[in-house]
Amino acid sequence: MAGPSPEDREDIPAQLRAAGLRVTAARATILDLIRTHPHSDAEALARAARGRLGSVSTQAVYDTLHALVRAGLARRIVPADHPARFEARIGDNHHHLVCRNCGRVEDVDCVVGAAPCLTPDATRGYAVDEAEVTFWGLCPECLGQGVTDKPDISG
Amino acid sequence: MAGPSPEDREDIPAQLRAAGLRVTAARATILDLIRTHPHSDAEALARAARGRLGSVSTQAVYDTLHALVRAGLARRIVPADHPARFEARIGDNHHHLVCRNCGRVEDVDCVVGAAPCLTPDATRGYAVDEAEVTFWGLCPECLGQGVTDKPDISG
DNA sequence: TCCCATATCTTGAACTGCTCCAGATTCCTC
DNA sequence: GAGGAATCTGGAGCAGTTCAAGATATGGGA
Repeated sequence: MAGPSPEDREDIPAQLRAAGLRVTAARATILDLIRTHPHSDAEALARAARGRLGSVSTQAVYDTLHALVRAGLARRIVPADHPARFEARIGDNHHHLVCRNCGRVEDVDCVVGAAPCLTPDATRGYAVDEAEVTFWGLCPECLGQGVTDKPDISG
Repeated sequence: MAGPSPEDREDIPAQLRAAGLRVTAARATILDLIRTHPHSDAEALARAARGRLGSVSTQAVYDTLHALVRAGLARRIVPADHPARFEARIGDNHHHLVCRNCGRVEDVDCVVGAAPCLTPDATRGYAVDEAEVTFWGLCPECLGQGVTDKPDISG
């Protein structure tokens, strides 16, 4: 799991343009933040973006995230009962390890192969394009704090 | 994929008691509805329950659903960007086929084995207890209507 | 280097799905 | 039956996200 290389970070304006998006401070900053802090949720990204830029509206953050996802520069993942999270590692069909307690997300390389890495026995007429695998459990920190089970159906 | 047998349906009061729940019309009705109409969301179940019983409060429906889930008689599944859905098929580690467009859900038998049916290469210190597999695609009806791609990041 | 069309951002309100609260009612156990 | 716990009702409240309309900034062409 390689982190973003310096080149990737420098290329951000070019990548935004290549994706047909105008380059604005908010967009460049948010894309960089998604790369350096993958699996952050919208609110964390908004807070971090404000730390760098001074002020960015919540709506601009959501707009930017939508635009990045639509352009294929970011991916949105939604663990059940947790706010949406964003990552820039796309196209490699990896999966996720999610903590039932705190919602922390980690990447896990695909155990099987390229997308869709699994195929159901019976597709029932569906045109399947993706098999999303989520491993649920407890992260080391929550284990260390003695959390032993899922808190309840919606935490 | 066997549907609920008549015996299962008759046994509902006994099953509720066995799970430590008192037997009420709303609970019995909702559990029956979950069995006969798996993957319904709370609102649909509420509507159906009202159709049978005359009136049931929204709160009663949510309470009952929570109680059933907590008691292990039902399972709550939350496809990204769709309201929670409930099913009574539990403990057999099956997976789901979800339509990106309309949110329809179908059961799919586990391709691999018993839970957790897959194991990540690196658990990163997590205590993994479940591998949830969701197959994303388009259902036959949406395909028939010419829907060709996911509508957008949140429908 | 300036201009214009329009993509993007701001502000403020609203929406969905769900939860919580307090009091009234119902049901299981003895 | 009686009593107390569990459950139901109705309404308010919340987080995360989206909608709407006007202001502002960006990028290609003159």
